[in-house]
Amino acid sequence: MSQVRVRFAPSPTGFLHIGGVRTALFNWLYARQQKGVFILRIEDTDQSRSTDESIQAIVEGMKWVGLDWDEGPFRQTERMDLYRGHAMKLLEKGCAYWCVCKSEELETRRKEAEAKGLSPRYDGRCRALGIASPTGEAALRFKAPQEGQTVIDDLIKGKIVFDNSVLDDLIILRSNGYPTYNFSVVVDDALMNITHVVRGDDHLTNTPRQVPIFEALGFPVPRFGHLPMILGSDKARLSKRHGATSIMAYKEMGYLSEAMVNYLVRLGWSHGDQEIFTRQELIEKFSWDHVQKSAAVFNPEKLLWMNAEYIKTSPPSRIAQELIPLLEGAGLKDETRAASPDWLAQLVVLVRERAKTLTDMVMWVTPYFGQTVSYDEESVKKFLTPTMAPILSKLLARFEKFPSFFKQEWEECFKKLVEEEGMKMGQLAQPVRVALTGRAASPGLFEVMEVLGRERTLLRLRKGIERATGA
RNA sequence: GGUCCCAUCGUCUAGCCUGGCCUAGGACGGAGCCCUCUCAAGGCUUAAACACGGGUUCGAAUCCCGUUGGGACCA
Repeated sequence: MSQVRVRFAPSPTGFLHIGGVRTALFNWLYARQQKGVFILRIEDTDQSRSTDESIQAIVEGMKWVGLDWDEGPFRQTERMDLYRGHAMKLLEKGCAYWCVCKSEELETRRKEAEAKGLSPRYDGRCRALGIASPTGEAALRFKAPQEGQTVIDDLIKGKIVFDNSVLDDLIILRSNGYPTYNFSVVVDDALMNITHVVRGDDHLTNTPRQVPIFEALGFPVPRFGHLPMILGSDKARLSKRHGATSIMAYKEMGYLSEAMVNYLVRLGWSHGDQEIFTRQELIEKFSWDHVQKSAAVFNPEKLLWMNAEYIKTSPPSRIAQELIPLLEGAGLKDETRAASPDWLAQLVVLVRERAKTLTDMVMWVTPYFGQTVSYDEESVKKFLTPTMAPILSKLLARFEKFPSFFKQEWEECFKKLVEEEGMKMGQLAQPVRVALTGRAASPGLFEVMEVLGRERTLLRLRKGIERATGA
């Protein structure tokens, strides 16, 4: 068996969306598993809608999710001569013919056919004419087979049979000299020696139109695989109104690319009951026969869960690295730069169980920067009350006697005071929590003190007492 | 309209090819309980599905036929 060559061929008409990433991902996984080649090809023949910014966005998105390509990016607009050359070859071989039908004529004939209950395809008027060299406007049409069947053994859907009698003589070169989509794809896939064409199943009915072109051109026909679509919660095709569809929007919302990849690959593919996969496992375990045949609904809640899983289990130093730019962007530039990598990692461990995204984490982590905190007024009102001031002072006095912070020691000291005062743990813990973090919800109190260190813990306790007494 | 594709809990899915191990398993989300200094995390428990109808068979989620319902493409 020759080397596997697959491709991802997006149109640069906007950002890289989630569905595109998943298609690319399946191709990439297969290429890596088979030690094959993954090619990036930009289908920009529709010049009215294609932009360079979109190409940049595609490249940026692919890089973020770590889908590296071995060849390309190729641009179809740079390959126009190839399409024209091969179109002429088909003409010479007698597999194509010039068509001088005007588009208005075609439209009226199509409507007539429809009215008679016939299929609205091209009636083949110019096929018999055999125009050698047309004067004026002419499009080149492919002589599609009119009898027999085209059979596709799809990697995902299995055997699919199409009657050739339904095939149109489709235009391969427009009168303006530009190739049509179906033609340029075939020429590229053939010339790039693509062995497996894997794309969205919205292309399924294009396939029997393309196969005869491969054959007419004298190229081997690749294997095909058609991936089911991704749907929104209302079962309609995923679009903007279902929320973010751009892959980079998820980066901005604080998602980890590994979580994104893991979620997307599980959307339509499975390996038993396993949910979490390392990239290496994905490469090893991926297989076409476990790709689902039916469309899948994109579930943001499960994605969120998966992101939280990755936040909890990734090395803290790695999460800290991801967090740094976000912290700097959140107005903590100087503080972040002053912090040591170890302390940052310690912070990540402190809050990672409660952050589902990196943006979440920024919020959780903010109170531990700087000497003092800003208080949440609700919480102050509820817990930092004047009646609490004396006992907080007592606690402060005892803590001050310790020359340095030892978690176990301080915790024992704290609990002893609670007991002496006949209080419940929570009665003292909450006011202290607000003093230290400014909020009523935080990680464990003594873990917080550990991250803060002796000096800042004492300082914040003092400030808290001042607030409680109303100073 | 024509052609093609698809159909297991609300969602992602296992099981289907190679019928019995399925009183249908896992995950997300939901509900409840436990743990607990708050918020989480975690643990345990729980509700929830084989689209429908016919066959084939001792036996069907699994094989066959049909119906219904979704979707894609062609315009």
